[in-house]
Amino acid sequence: MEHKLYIYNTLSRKKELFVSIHENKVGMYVCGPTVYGDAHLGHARPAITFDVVFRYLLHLGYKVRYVRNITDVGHLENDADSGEDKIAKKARLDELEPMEVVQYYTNRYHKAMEALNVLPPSIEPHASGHIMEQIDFVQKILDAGFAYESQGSVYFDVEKYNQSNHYGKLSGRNIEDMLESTRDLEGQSEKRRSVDFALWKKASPEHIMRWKSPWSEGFPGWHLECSAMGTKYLGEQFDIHGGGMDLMFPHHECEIAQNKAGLGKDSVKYWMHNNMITIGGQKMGKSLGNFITLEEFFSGNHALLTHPFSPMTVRFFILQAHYRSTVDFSSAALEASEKGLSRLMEGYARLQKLVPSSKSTIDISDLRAKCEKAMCDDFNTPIVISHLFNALPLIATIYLEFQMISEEDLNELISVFKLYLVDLLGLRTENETSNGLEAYKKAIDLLLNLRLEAKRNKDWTTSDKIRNKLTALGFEIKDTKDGFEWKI
RNA sequence: GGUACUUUGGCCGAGUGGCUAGGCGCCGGUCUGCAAAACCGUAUACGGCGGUUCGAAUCCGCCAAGUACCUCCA
Repeated sequence: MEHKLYIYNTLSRKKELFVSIHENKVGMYVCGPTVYGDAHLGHARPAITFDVVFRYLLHLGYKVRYVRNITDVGHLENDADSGEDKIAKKARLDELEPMEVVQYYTNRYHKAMEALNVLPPSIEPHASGHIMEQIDFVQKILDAGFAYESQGSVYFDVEKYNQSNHYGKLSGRNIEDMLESTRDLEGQSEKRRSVDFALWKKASPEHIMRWKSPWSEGFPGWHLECSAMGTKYLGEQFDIHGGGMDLMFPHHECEIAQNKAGLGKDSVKYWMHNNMITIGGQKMGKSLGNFITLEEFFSGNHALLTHPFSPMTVRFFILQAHYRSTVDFSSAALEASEKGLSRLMEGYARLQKLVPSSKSTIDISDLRAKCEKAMCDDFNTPIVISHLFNALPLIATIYLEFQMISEEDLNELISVFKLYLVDLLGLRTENETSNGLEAYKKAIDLLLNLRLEAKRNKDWTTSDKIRNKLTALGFEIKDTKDGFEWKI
């Protein structure tokens, strides 16, 4: 592969040249959502971040197998090894079968992702559909001597693992300190050490989601699904594992330990973590209750939002920051993105209508290379966007006929915009979803204002004609004291 | 308390030793019957204190503030 793509690897905390394990092929695993609630802005970040990674790797010519899981079992409240399963809790509260909850929110997740123009992954496996694989994985770890059974549950023996490996190497933790500080608290737990984590949990009598295993009727530990499904679909070693920074510890740390213990080798070559979206400087998260769902953004139905924001605005907003930086949400910031995106899209539309001349009086030769350089520098989408913005004045001056562009240069410029703006950043040109609706509303307002004008001139023929025609089309027109109202 | 990260102009947000990031907003201008849009242009910055260097927003140290994860507590 001829490219100089550098990816920041959380393991080394450095940008590393990307070299795939298998020539021309890339395996990528990204942690997907736990489907017990509507997707919020925080869920959009990894989806969009790794969508761009996916798109760029495809563009470079790789055959990419992109696996993004659906967590529908085993993720406990408070991410601890005790407490009620999140899905089961939601099911109990809503009086639904757990799988109804899963299906409902999975459908809604897919709908939101489609609106954001996030490409579907190659495989989207469910944890509940891979119980056998997870049981096998537990057995492997037990056979290797890195786990122990306790009252029907199976726990990973972190202390033993750490004697020959470094538990904590991803998140930079020193497990000896943790062992020291937690040793006193043992006693009531089935676990030998509080740092140990569950591979398999015996189900309590009221627990609905349960499967048979050699140890008990129960369910798999949360961290296990990624080890089992990643291995199943991408092999024992694969290129990229992605997810949010909040999953680094314990989730990904545990996954590394499980794979090393069960398979005898490290599975992942490049670990990538996107940063959080903040609101008022604080992480936007389910547990904090400060989240805004994607649907609320699209509908504008939230106290912090001044109006609806199109999915493309949300996507653009996220891409205007580098994925490893936090992004602070505010309605003002989103409005700024909305306007910026609109200008960019208008520029692209205008570009496609330019008339070429015999020669160019401008130089666009380095734009493609600049964009490519930015993408290769750990997917620096804000820089790509700034380069595209820099091309807008050129387009404007050609449009206003102050400058000329040759057919060759015009085709190149269109090609670069198409590639980066549409294909790689994934910004759709036609915003018929909510922008179209907005334009349509404005068109009706326009008509009614014409009618208002006619009324003021006592031109009743025109006034009545507009009202009657619109009424015939299904609109309800109401005159008010000094204006109008309408609805369908 | 531990680990990691962050601190850039009115707001958002790149950059990593000397060369304009970019967006939104502001202000000025072109255009227009007026306005909007569009276009052109100007201004504003690198948390604090030291150090390294010819030169630091960029490297090093200390301090301050903040965030995340963990731990502790409840």
